[in-house]
Amino acid sequence: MIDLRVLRDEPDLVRDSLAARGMPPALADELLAADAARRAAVTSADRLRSEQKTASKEIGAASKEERPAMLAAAQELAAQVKALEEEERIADAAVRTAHLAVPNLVADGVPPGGEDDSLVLETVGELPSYDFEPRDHVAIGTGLRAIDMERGAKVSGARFYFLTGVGAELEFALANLAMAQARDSGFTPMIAPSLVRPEAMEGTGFLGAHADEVYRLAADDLYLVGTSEVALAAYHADEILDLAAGPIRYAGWSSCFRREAGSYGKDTRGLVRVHWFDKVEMFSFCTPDQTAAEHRRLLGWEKQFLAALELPYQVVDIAAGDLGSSAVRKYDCEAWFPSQSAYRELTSTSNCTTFQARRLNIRYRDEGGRPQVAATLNGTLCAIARTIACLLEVHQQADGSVRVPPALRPYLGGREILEPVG
RNA sequence: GGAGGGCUCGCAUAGUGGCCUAGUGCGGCGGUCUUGAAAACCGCUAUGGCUGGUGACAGUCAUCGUGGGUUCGAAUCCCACGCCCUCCGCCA
Repeated sequence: MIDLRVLRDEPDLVRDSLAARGMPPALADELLAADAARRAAVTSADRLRSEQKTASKEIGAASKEERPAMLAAAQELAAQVKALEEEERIADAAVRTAHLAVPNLVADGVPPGGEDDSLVLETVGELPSYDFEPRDHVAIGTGLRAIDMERGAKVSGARFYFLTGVGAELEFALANLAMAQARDSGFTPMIAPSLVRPEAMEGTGFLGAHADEVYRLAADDLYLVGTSEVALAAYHADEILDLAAGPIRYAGWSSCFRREAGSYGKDTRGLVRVHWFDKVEMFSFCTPDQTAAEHRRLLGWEKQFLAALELPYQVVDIAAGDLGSSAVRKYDCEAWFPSQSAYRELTSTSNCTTFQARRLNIRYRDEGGRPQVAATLNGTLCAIARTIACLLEVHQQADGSVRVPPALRPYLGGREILEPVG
């Protein structure tokens, strides 16, 4: 949720931001009107409630003879209060609806427009060249007996897989490498729940425009998270954090579930787009003035991890129209997939400023000791399935074996090469 | 799944319809005293909304797990839900 004070003081900021995302600026005016209506409703209800309190107290102090007449008047007052409170409720609900419809304010410098307007900031690493026809990760992984897509489909359906043998080992190796890097960078390692209550899902903004991406367990009113960002953000809900010593950083491992509604026919093969995968996610709580610097740090840690895996990639400044509703800015790291001759998203880091924290009621104390809304940021350290896919493709060799980058070897029993099986 | 107990201010507790503007203790902050400190004593001690003010602030409303209800009036009575604890059963 955006700060309503900003909207009241500088509505053009909000209108411009909506326009940059390709959304109707009128959403700002609808919220503005709902806000004004709510404030009017609150003021009149407060005034009458105050009157009622006074009247009630007088009844308490009155003698038996005085009471009947006073009660009649008080009953009338109570009915009026009830009516005004109903108006207040309706006005509250209207603000809430309008509030949820307005995404976070796009940061200065974010390219306006849609997907095609995203800007490549830099390209890192040399594209590999092969003196053979590079295979895709499904072919390589099948040869290594590392990936079993067929049985994944048999057991769970399309977009499911088994990691077997060295594939399963790769999952743990990547998770351990990611967690080790995160720990060395000052993150607290976390294992986070994959099932969360509606407030957590809503608070992080995942029940908005993309609600149909989310698995819901109706019998229990719980949601399967699409990223541990949800649980990590909600971890400190309703708390006042001590941010005096700098940002609080967590690296969370969890399974992630995505319905991939509307992506029929897209990336149907392999591990690139699946309904379930495991992920190590970075998450930061900090003060709002620190977010731009923290965002660059998160990007830096993502780049460090990709460098350790020796994967060529490009960094993309995502255009306004392609940002999630919570983000003011998003950088994606897209790694090279030789089988597709294309860069594909491997990691993504978003600066959500106070948008999620306001909703989740996460605050800190400023120098004056006053509570202020905190800021949140998140970034992928390793989306494991897709990273395995990329790793196998980039480091494949002519005989179907795969070279293990040195950083990963300690986590794979020292192996330098993964060999095809029989 | 079954049975019971609980949820009150940072922590601990009191509070079974109006004197609750939620008391007391602890902790914390400030002060008096003291060469300094401790002790003692005095004062303060939450969060959010709204209104007013340039402002430190003032007024007002809300908040006793959450949401409804009864009542002129609810921490207190009723209903539903959430969470925690204990025991039984089942279980990785």
